[in-house]
Amino acid sequence: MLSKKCKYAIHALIYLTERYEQGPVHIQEIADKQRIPKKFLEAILLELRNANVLHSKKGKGGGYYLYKNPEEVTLLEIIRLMDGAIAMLPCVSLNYYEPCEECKNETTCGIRDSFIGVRDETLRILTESTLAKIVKREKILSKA
Amino acid sequence: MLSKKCKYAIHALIYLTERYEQGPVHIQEIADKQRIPKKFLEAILLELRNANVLHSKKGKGGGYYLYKNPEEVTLLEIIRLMDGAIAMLPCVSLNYYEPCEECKNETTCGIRDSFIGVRDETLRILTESTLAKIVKREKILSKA
DNA sequence: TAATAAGTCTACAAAGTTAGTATACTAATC
DNA sequence: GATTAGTATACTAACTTTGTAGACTTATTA
Repeated sequence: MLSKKCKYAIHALIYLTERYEQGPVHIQEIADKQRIPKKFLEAILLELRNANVLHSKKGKGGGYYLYKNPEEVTLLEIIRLMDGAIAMLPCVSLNYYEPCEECKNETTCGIRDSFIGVRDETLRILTESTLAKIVKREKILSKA
Repeated sequence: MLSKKCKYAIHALIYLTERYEQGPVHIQEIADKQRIPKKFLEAILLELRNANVLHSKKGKGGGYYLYKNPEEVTLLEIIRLMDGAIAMLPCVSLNYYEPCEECKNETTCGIRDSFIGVRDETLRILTESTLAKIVKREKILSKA
């Protein structure tokens, strides 16, 4: 399951995608509209900023705005930033690899193959899911 | 990520698969061989027993044994029993559905589709992964 | 250039989950 | 009826997640 933090991040980014290239958006506005505790949201946006997904502007009229192109920001990237590994086992994680404590011998482990399969399919789908596509989909769905 | 509990369960079940139809195996033996804290293992095996995956025999010469056919016990079943939902969002879970708090309107939510895709692929792979296949794979790998 | 708006940073606290332990009880076998 | 081994309940410790508080920095604009 995704953490709340991660879900908040996705919703905040969708909100900012809808205002892409329309200047900075004040944290308080995002917090209010998306019902996210402001202080918690601050920490989230800061991480996204440090990862160069967002940029910010200080002072009056400041706020956060999407820096990357929404067609290039994927759910994969967001989830990895917020929640870490995608894989269900540390020993099959590409970005957060660690040997399994429980496993005696990784090369003869019969479990790994299944989880490598799950990982690859998950990566494939989450890589295809960009902010641009999500927002587009929401527009279509809300018209129907 | 799978919990330790779930990984312990998988390893214990693989161990019991290797002794399928060879009579009950004492908890202590499983705990020793798989390096699982005995008391923790007890709770795990009990859950698997209540789900009819295992049966137990009390008294001297007692222990746990695989009740279901190892070709019918899937990773999907084990993970659901130990860790619960497979899906990354509660609102796309088949067995543990709950509406997303963060979501204003499920029918117009552009995020769900991606996670439905992830869920379906994950279910497919985990359903194919039976204890019998895993043990067979381990034998092949350890000979190579 | 001072007032103010708004992001940054550090530290903390409460709540929830996971992992593991202790103890007493029950049932089956020899 | 002594012993072996599973059953059940309750507890504890550690860790993670979620959320809060407050002081600080930077940029704008009057």
